[in-house]
Amino acid sequence: MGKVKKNRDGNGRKNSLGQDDWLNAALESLNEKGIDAVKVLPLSHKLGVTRGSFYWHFEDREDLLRQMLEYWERELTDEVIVAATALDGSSQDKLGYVIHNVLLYRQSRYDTAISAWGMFDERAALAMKRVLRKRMRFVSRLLQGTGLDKDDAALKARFLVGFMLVDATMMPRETVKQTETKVQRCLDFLFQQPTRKEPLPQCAN
Amino acid sequence: MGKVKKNRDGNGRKNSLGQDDWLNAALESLNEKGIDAVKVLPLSHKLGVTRGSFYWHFEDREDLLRQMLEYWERELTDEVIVAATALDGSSQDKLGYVIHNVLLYRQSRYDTAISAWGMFDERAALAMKRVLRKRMRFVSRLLQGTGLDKDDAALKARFLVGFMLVDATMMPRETVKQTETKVQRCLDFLFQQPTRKEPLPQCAN
DNA sequence: CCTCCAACATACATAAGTGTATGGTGACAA
DNA sequence: TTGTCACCATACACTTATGTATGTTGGAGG
Repeated sequence: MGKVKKNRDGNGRKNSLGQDDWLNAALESLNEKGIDAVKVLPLSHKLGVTRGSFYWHFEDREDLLRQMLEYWERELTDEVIVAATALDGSSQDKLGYVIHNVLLYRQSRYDTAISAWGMFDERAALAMKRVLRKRMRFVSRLLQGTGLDKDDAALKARFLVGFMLVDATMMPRETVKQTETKVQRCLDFLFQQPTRKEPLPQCAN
Repeated sequence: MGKVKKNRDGNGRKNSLGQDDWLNAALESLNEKGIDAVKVLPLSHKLGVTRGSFYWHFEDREDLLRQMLEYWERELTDEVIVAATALDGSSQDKLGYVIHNVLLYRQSRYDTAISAWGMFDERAALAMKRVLRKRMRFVSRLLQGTGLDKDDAALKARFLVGFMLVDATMMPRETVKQTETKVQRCLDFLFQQPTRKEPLPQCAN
């Protein structure tokens, strides 16, 4: 909404914008009004600067759209996977780390908007397809690492990936404690441990 | 794609366009490139006329968008319901008529695009919600008319409405014969009759 | 045959967005 | 202190869109 936190990568003028600030603002705008509302002029207004700043950081609007998809894929999928992989712990620990992070930090909050973007844009559709494949492969392998056979792991991975895709956008905001509970319930379900008595939080319909 | 079939409601110059021609072209454009690609100038090019024609039939672009939703709701949901209701026959006959028409004439072909439109437009979202409620109520009542209890009818109505929503947009093109077979399979499933041996046509994935 | 008018064309004004060229400025390094 | 350069503003040219006002035409009806 308001002005963004202005930071700097290393040297240079303080209180200035970087590429990431533009990309974050663009993704927020994508979430609010769809990809066709991601224009240079409105974005610059949102960031409190003129278009001159934009064309310093990006070639053109197409460059922005490309980098939005790359940024989304890199920061919200690849980074999570490499961080979880680097973790020293069991497959179950790694899986818990992933679920915890994705739910708590809402790392799937742009997924449905990008999916909608992909309905009429081939690049977005391909990025979405590739990201889903990455997530599926990773989760499925972790589940296999806990002893599940290939088919069972694939099925539960599909459930988990699908569940977390819609979670951040469709579900109402929760407290951190509610999220923690949900994480535990996900793990319980995946590993067939007894479920809690309270029902899962319902979607506000 | 090409020029549209130009017709006339009653009196006047032949080979001229009516509101429906504009609305159909707009819905086609919506299906191909999304709602933000439904602009007056491209549409007039598509129809082979100038914008002067558009502003004869519509107040402005907002008027077009409103009428697109009204036209879609009226022609592709209300009309089917009143036609099936007027049919003299059993509830099962009426249901068969509905399924046959929707599948054969692809009367759900704009549904997903309008649903995507509704992601960032309140009016489209409300129209979609209202249409789905109409379809659910109608199908559910027909199913209750065949002897199913309320809960079972509601569940199977939900299945049927959901199935036919994605059918025209997600499934590959079929021959008329394939569609007829699918209609019969739908009816078989709903009324617990024995299913055929051949599997249902798979989604081209 | 002539007239009316729905349907369309044409012309103009305006707004919003894109891309480029160029000038300004503040923080940091030398 | 003085450049330097990343970052941003400003100005211009261009494109595409909307909306309005007004001119043009072909066909049905008197």
